[in-house]
Amino acid sequence: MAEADPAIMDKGSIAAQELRLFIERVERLEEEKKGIADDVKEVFSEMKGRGYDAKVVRKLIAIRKRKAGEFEEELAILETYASALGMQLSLI
Amino acid sequence: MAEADPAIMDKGSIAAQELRLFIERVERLEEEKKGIADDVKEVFSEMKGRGYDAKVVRKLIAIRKRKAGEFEEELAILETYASALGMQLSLI
Amino acid sequence: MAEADPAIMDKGSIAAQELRLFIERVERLEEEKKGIADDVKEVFSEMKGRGYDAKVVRKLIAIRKRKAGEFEEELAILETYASALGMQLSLI
Amino acid sequence: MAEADPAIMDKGSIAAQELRLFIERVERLEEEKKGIADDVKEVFSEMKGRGYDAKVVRKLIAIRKRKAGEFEEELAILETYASALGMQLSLI
DNA sequence: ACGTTTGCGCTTTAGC
DNA sequence: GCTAAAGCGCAAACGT
Repeated sequence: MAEADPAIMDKGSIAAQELRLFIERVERLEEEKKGIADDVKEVFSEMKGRGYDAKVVRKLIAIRKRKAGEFEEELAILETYASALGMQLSLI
Repeated sequence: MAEADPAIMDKGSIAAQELRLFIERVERLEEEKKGIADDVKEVFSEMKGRGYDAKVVRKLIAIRKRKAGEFEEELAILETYASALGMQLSLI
Repeated sequence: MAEADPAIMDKGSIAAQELRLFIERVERLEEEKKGIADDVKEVFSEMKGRGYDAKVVRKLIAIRKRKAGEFEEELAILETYASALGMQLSLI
Repeated sequence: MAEADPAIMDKGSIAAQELRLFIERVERLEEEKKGIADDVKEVFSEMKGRGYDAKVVRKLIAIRKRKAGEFEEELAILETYASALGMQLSLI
């Protein structure tokens, strides 16, 4: 894995080195991303330990993430379909 | 792949043959399962072509799958959490 | 579950009927899929009864599956490289 | 974003505050994750600007990832076999 | 710009 | 009940 002095490398090796650096940057970033994903899991574990319903909280976060009104719109469509099928969703 | 007459096989070969049959049964079943999953995708494509909102229909099927009242219960919890946060879900 | 005569339904009901049929097709397929999954479990139960270690056999099946996929994956990589070089892989 | 003094909140509001903090922690982490994903995109843009074929490089990275995972997978298989034989792999 | 296709993350399910 | 794996849905990315 030790690299020779770039000054004495031919053009192909320099390109190879450049490519390797790009790849390593990407791989490093992907690792960081995974680490954060694990942190999220930890937070949910903690919430669960505090008695919260993780599933519901996930939904809540998803709703917050969407632009306002989109959730209500989707519920409305869902209700339309449901009533067409004679289902009663009895929304509270 | 051609097998010799089992009658002249030793005990190990018979066991190997038996194991192979078990494995092939499982693999065959897994293939069938995949085929059906593809069929489901086709049905959704067809629905989409007929103008239905596939996402909503998936949700509807998920709701039907749950035992009665579970959906409403989840919505209730969701509302509880949301109102605790001062969010208005305004369920039409 | 008894349905009214579609002939006397209005347009909305006809659409509802169509939606219902789509949904039932999906639900039927999902049931089949579940049935096959149960068959797989039965096979493993039978194997256990015959003295096999289910975990090991699962590993074996997973290995066979991966090996099977590796060839086409190699082809995909080859194609990617080739197209990057502007080659036509008609020789495959 | 300014919060009232928790000390003068009733019990329900205190729980709401706790929930809010959990949610904000998750949302903060998700933002970080998104930021890193954007960084990855930037790296690929830069690579493209340097004349690299992004698709090929993605394949290379995927291959490296798989290769890295294969060793530990082999270990897992070895462990499975060993435990099936009642061996202790303390020698690993 | 749009539609198709692949890869990634989440949800759910199965095994222990 | 928890952990691990598979199936699924979503979203970004590529080609048209």
